Amino acid sequence: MASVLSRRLGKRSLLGARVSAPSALVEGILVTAPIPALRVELGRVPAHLGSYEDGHCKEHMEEEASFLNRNRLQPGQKVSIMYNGQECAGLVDQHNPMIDEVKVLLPEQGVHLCRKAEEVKLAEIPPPLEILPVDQGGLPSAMDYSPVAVAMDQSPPSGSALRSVSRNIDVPKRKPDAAVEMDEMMAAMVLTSLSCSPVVQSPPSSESNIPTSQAACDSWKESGDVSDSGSSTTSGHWSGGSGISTPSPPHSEASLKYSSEAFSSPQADDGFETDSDPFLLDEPAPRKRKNSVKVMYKCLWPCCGKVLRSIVGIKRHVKTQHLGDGADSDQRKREEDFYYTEMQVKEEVAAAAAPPESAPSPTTASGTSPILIQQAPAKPEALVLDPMTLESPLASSVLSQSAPSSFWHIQADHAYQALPSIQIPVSPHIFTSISWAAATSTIPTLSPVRSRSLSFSEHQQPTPMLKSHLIVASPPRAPSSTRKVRGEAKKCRKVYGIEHRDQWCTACRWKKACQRFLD
DNA sequence: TTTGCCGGGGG
DNA sequence: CCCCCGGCAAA
Repeated sequence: MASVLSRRLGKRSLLGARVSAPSALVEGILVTAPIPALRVELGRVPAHLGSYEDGHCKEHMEEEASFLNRNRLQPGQKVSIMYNGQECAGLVDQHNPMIDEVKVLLPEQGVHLCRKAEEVKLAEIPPPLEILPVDQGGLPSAMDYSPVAVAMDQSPPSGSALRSVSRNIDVPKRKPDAAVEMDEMMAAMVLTSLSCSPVVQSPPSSESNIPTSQAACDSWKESGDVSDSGSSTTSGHWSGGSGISTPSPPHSEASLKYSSEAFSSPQADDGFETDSDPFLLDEPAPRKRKNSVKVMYKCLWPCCGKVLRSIVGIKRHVKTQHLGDGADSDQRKREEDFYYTEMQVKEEVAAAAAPPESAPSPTTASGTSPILIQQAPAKPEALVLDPMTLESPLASSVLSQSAPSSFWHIQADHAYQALPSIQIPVSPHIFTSISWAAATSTIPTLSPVRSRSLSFSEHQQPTPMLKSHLIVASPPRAPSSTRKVRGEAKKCRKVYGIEHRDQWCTACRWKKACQRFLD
């Protein structure tokens, strides 16, 4: 089904095409493909970001450092690798995550070797390893620790794959019983933050996110393919997305890439815009006024929504209020990142008050940024529920640019209309507006397909606008009504038979309403 | 499943 | 326009 739809869509929209392809995601196979790409992307990211890291950024960098390190080998770290057929102890000289290669010094042999990261085993587990604990079907954590490649390469049995998600997200240790709930929460949170990503990308994002994301990227990509197979724990939902959830490293992935690439590239824009259009309709884009925007941080914890001006503040808030100011908070530290989102608040005072964000000049990011900005604030509400991230694998992997916005749609859709999971993969994404229509209209089937409805502006009783404000934009119609009732008269097809198609009236030949045997 | 035909795409 | 097709929904 999805495939069909997508195919069709493909014809019409780029978006559809891109999206649809991945829909195939058979875990493991397709999924993995995108990832390498990601890797590359990720690798690049830091470079781009370099410019951002001025002043205040640094602190966050440090803060995030440990996180980062988890995913790469550190110089001097003890490892063991195979050399001349035997396992030798060595020291990491340098790990290049970009190509996933590790330079290893073998003191005993007095040689330097370059090895793929996956070939390198950890001889000792570095301290910052907190993450892994929770689940673990069985792998020794040490193994896991080793670079991305490892996780990726072992096409994991679905089971383990699932797990990886949670693992990488740094879900805090939880008691067994609470585990499930937490997972879901996390999922939601992640999604939320993911959707936020655009925001991040936007100029002001600079602040802390960059480092974070970087780190996140690493870990995420690692988990990325793996997780796709399913959802960690919980319901089919989130898993159903099929790997969707995976690539969703909240801010990191998408946003980052975004920021770096999309920033300047026009392409990013259009991909993006396409997606977001529907929403924007609501509020005409023009509002972009850059200067007066201020960055705020909103707590995404369910039912909280606290807004603070500083990252530090919000982090603290999350930590203390929601995560519990645990001393064991090593992992928590990162986690807070998932629980807040950046948002831009226009300052009434036209005074182009010194934009709090410094680095990435907002000015440059013309068209796109404004949009993002807007979304940020809105999203939280819509998102809260979003049980699943679907799509993501494709989106993030293939075209990260459009991804973020897409997510939105999806989420929104789901949240409000509870589409049958089946159609989820494709439709909402592509035809956002359509699906709304379906949603709004009372039609039980919810078939998103009938785009017709949109164009047709037929007289329809105004559907009570229950949809989210996000959706408001396009006037949905009940799809049905006008379809010509099937005539009883004989039709060319019947009369001449399919073998004499040439004798049919043109309309029939064209699969249009028969002109010859009118009813 | 088959049939009728709408919405669309490509040329 | 012409022609064709994907798909939906009724039969």
